[in-house]
Amino acid sequence: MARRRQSVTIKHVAADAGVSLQTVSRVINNEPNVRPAMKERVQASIDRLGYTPSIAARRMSGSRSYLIMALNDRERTLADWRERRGTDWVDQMLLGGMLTCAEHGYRMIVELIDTHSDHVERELNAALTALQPDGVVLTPPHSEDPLIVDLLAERSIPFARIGSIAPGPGFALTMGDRGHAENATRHLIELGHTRIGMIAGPDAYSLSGWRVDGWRKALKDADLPCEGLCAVGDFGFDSGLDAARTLLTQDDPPTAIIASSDQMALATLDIARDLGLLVPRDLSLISFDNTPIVRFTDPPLTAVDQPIAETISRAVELIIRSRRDAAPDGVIDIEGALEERGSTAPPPHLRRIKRA
Amino acid sequence: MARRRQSVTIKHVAADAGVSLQTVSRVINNEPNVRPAMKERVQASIDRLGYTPSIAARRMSGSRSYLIMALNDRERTLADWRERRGTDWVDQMLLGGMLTCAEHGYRMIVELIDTHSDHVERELNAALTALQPDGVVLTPPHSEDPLIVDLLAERSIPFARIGSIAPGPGFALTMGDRGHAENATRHLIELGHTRIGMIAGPDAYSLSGWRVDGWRKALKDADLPCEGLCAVGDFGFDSGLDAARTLLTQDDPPTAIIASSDQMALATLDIARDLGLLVPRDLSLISFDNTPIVRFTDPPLTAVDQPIAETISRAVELIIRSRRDAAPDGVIDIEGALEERGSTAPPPHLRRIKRA
DNA sequence: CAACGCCCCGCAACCGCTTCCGGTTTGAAC
DNA sequence: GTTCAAACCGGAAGCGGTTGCGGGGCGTTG
Repeated sequence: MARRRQSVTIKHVAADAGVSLQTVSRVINNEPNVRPAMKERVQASIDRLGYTPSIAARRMSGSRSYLIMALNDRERTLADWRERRGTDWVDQMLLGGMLTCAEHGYRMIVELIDTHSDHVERELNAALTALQPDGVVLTPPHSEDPLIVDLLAERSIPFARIGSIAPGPGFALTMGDRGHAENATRHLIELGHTRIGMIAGPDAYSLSGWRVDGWRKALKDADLPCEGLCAVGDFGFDSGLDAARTLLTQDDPPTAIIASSDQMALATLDIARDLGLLVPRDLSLISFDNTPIVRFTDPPLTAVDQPIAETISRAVELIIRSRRDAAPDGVIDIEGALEERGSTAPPPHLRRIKRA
Repeated sequence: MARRRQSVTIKHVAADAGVSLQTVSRVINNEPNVRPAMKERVQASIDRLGYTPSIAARRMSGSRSYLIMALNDRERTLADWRERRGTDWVDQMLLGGMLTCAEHGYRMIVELIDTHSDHVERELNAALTALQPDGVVLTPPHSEDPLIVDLLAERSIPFARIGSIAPGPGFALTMGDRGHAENATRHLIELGHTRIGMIAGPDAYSLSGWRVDGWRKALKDADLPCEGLCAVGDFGFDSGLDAARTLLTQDDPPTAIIASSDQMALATLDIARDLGLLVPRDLSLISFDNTPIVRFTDPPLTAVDQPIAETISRAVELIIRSRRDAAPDGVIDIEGALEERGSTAPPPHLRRIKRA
């Protein structure tokens, strides 16, 4: 068993099965033109020896690297680390990506790039030539960065744009932002709310706009006002504090708020507490993301579940299949759902009526 | 610019600089025996052409793959995905690992293995030969699995065992569990608590035992009882419910509890609420992990911060340096700190006295 | 029965880089 | 001005696979 030390290569398998290397290669790649009997014999050798092809070697000779790259911003990641912040997206992203990659014999690798600096191009190129990934997954806001998108297209590397519907190269996937915002708003309207606020995400993210659109549409359909009821944040906690304060300290404040991220919803919860407002008695609150945190707040937050893992999973599948199947055109929309918890209720004036 | 399509290789650099491939190789690997002038010339070509070596090719010829593998259990990961649970460890793990890998030109890759099945060995071997990583990071409970540890040692792959102090191959790193549990207990004692409970982690994890040890020692030193004050969970939320109920519904229940994980602390919070106990008025609570969640509970939890990212980062550095530097012997202990928040206060009887 | 073509299989080249080793230059000592 | 080691550079082999192509078997056709 001393030979266990050295990994078993395709040569060993070929020798063991009494065939040539190429035949083994054909078997592991499921290529045609191998007789069933032969295939079986080779497979037996592979199993017995516990052979697994080296992805480095496969990349060297062939055209595939069996690697999918997920791009992330280095600065943001560093900040998350230093401040022991949760990474919200990242873990879900990885979960879905890794699992689906694994199913197809691929690996997912997270790459950090200074996406805000002026040498994005150089860094991205470096990462691409170092790893030679078979595909790249882009999340917002990278999925809408023309520099990145164009570079990938130019090198003709399959890639997925999550949260972007702009026509162009690559697969576009979204998570039903517009519809979910509309549904959430409608839910609040049905509860009896008439002044429903919105804390939007930054303009750099298209999905921020879609969510606002959905909110506005639901209000319009019900002849409800939206003027002065939309504040903008950057998805982060601190920005949520400002936005919530702005909304709740005005004359005739909203009795319900939809926040475009869990962090901003948590901030709203804090501001409400400071103002002596009880959630959901005095203020209903719905957030976007549905990260684990919102189950343990007081009260637990009703949230729009963003199926991040599923979306990334789908993106990975599209990429992997893209060399075979035809690319689907148009935008793929993965639907989430509204998870009702304890932060939504009828507005104060209706509650009094109901009690009477 | 059409040639941008094809990645620039070492050959192009060699041609551009008018030297041989080997010299370029020496420059990018920082090897000696290259005159400064020559080195500079080659470096200039590298920069101008934007050359980055392909890690696949480097692995093929050389002995390094520039890949560090982090092992994770597939079942657990799948469950986390399905239930939209936070992955607590995983993201922090990745954060520290990726960043440190990147600093050294390495990549971190998360590998999923069925670590509980009977074909661990085969799967692990497959992953190792597919990726040929330069090192492996093991977290509990894998870091204490003799099958995994021995396999790695046999193939002489550098690896780090997080949360294991057992003598043996690989680097051992811990996060000061014993000391932290002792400190946390002492903190509660200083507040005046005399009956301090402990919700321990499962026995399969050595660190569970260390934490119990620390708790017990602090109590012994203060001549305080520990009998009947320790319940066991599995780090998960549900197990925390049972453990907390057991501790808090007995005669003469503890006025303070230390939970071995944030999830179990959250469960304790729920049970306390059910029993009509106010935290921290009637019950003080300290948790381990300090994941982002505990900042947003009501009240925010005092928690022992587990410096996971730093520990993984340190582990990666040890692995990367292990081919040069001598391996440090003994266990490396990365210290965290107790982060005081709102879940600890003097016990009820003392509060009354103080008020008088 | 010869000719043709398809299905199998194997030989050789090669991917981009490192490593081994041998050859040439440099500089200090005598 | 030699001598010799050390410093420096390049030729060639090879890592473990895949791809292009060519040749042998065998069934089909005329």
